[in-house]
Amino acid sequence: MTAARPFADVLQRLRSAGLRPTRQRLALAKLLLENGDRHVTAEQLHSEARQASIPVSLATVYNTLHQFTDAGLLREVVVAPGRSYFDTNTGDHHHFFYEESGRLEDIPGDQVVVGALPAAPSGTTIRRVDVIVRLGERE
Amino acid sequence: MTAARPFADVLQRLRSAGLRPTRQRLALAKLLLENGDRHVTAEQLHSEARQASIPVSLATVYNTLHQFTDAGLLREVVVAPGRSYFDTNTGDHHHFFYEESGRLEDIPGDQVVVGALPAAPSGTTIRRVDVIVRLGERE
DNA sequence: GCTAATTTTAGAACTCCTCTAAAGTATTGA
DNA sequence: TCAATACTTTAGAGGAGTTCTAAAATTAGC
Ligand SMILES: [Mn+2]
Ligand SMILES: [Mn+2]
Ligand SMILES: [Zn+2]
Ligand SMILES: [Zn+2]
Repeated sequence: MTAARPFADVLQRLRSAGLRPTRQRLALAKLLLENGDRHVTAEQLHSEARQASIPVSLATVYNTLHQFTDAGLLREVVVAPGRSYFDTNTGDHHHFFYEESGRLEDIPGDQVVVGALPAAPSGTTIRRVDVIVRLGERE
Repeated sequence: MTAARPFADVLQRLRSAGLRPTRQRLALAKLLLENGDRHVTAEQLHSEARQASIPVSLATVYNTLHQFTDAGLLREVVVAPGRSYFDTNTGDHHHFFYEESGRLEDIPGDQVVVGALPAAPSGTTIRRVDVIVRLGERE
């Protein structure tokens, strides 16, 4: 279940999102999408790419993360002021946030159940429900 | 149940938080705590204070909001990158976030029920569970 | 009041992120 | 195959929101 998707698939996913498969987008897509579920910041991905000798600017990392998010390949999770993660798990799930370390992690399976949801106020629809369970060190 | 708390109470609440009741803190506390449930940004509170002829710098507004939060008089809610609200409702409740307007609103009563919560990972405790229901315009 | 501790402040600085416009790359279709 | 065209990348400037600095002002305790 951790099977890496083949290269051809990443290429296909970019194409069907209407994104040209450039050197930078392909490389970033492979880092993101062929390594299981990940929660990365733009800075993290940027330095990871540089370490892998992928020449890419920070602006392109931001552009790419937003394009992938708009295309539904990623989802953005905001946990604290100035701390935005991009999540490769686009399924319906929720998060643990470790306040000390800043780490964000999926809550496995159906361990969170939102039992009742309010009706959307008139004229609106519910786009998404985010549940963040904030953790501290046990006192 | 919208009864404004008397001035003496605000003063008392600052004292018991170990905060000197300065001109600025008293005035900000009154704006925040004597007007029902509110969700304000630092900038909003700052301009509200200036309009009310309370001389106060933006740095002091930030300091005060954080001190009040640490003292348990407020709670901070982050909804989007660079968008942090301070909430005068410190009870257990959840939020609607209107993505178009940027408005944050309490979900009334018990209209959200988090039915099952996961066990905290070992070595940690759950500090808080935030549920944010993100709304868009009905298509 | 006088003194010591705390608070406020303007403005600089910082972090994260977006914009600009020029150079580079991918795609199209003759 | 190769312009012509459209899109993408980039360095660096710019911006929003927030924090820091250190000097002046206020508050508290005697
Ligand atoms: Mn975004
Ligand atoms: Mn804070
Ligand atoms: Zn996730
Ligand atoms: Zn609230």
